[in-house]
Amino acid sequence: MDYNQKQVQIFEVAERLFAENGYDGTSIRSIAKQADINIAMISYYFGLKEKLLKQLLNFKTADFTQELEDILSTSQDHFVKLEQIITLIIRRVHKNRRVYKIIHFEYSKTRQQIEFDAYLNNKKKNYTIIECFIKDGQQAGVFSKNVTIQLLLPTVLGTYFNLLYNKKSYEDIYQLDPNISIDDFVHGTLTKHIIRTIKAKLTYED
Amino acid sequence: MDYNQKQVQIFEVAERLFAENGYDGTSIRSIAKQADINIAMISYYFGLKEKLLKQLLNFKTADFTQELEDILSTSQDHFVKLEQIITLIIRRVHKNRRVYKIIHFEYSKTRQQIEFDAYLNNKKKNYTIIECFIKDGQQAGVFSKNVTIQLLLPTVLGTYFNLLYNKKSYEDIYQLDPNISIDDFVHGTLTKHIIRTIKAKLTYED
DNA sequence: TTTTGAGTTAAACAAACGTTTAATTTTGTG
DNA sequence: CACAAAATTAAACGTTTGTTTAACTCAAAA
Repeated sequence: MDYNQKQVQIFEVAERLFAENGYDGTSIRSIAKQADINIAMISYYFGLKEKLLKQLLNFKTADFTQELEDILSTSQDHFVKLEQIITLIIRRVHKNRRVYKIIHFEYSKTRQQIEFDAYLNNKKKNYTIIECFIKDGQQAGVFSKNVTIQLLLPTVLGTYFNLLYNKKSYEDIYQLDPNISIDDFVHGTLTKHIIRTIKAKLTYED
Repeated sequence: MDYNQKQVQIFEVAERLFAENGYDGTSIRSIAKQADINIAMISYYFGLKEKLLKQLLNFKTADFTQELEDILSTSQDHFVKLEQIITLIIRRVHKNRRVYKIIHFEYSKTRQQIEFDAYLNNKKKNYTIIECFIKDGQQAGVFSKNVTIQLLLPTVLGTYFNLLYNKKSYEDIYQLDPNISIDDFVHGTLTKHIIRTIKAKLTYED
């Protein structure tokens, strides 16, 4: 699907506002105003509001299966690959954090208005690849077998998103250095913490 | 603050609907309808919609500092205490998961409408207590010192909430047994996973 | 019995919402 | 240039929103 400059402009503003104020908390009018276009243009291009969101999500969540397979196809050992995979995952969710925030909140609603099929299919594919990698490491004897594999990714992603969603309060509670940018913190301290946590978990024997 | 039966009834319905559809996605009318009262009664009791939410949060997030200190005051070793603390935290967030979902969503908005002072103060107090406990364990030589303490709670809470918010997709991807109730899964498999993860992390040395 | 005040109601309010209309301007093509 | 299609606009549409009004009920107190 190709989008013209104006449509991309609408996507950018919509992404920011949906992430900042929620889907229901964002009006078509406010998107139009900030994108500096007429209200009717949004309906003209995307139809219903929910179709705008659906197309936005598909536009932004491009496939990252390839990057994953690139790492796995190398001849490095399991721990190096593990580090690279975790680094890749965090880099990706951080880059697209606003889109993921929208997804988290809309997807967790009981009465869903939005279609998530394309996103879910990609997710499933990637999760299966990672599951195979862990099992391979277990059979090779480098990863502990006493692990609930299905809960490793929730730990990786959960740590990142919990920190993101509570950033302001953690900054206050722990008096994190405000001179360190969020990007540096995520790709430095946080990524290291998560890598060490998963490594520890995968080598831990009671 | 004391609330009569009708006010509590409004709280119960509001909590469910806010968690299910978001604050903006829930109308005063839908709350009134499901609580089987007249619309005007909500304004009569709580004033503005945001005041209803504020009072709901204060009503539901009672202090759990005492429970935390009860555990720490025992004479058990650090690892037993650690297990008990994590179990307590998960039990608590799971019991109040709907309230926490509302908080996560509303608190992460850039333009906040709601006051979170009471909630944040409690949080800060509890986090400080836990931080002291970990440092105590490090000085006693039982916990590794190569740990970013501030990121341990995001890992615990993040794992739980990431799983909760993506429950449906994880059920699909990993084909979790649908006969096991969410409560049993959380207090069994998930709690064990998180305890093992944090224990591993706190004893891991490169 | 009268009075008082809290509880409760249907109705109304203006504002904001998503969406559509119909007219106009711009653009590209023969 | 002429013409058709696409882009753009202001205005209006009918709903739904949060909130308020004013009238009413009813139990308890005087």
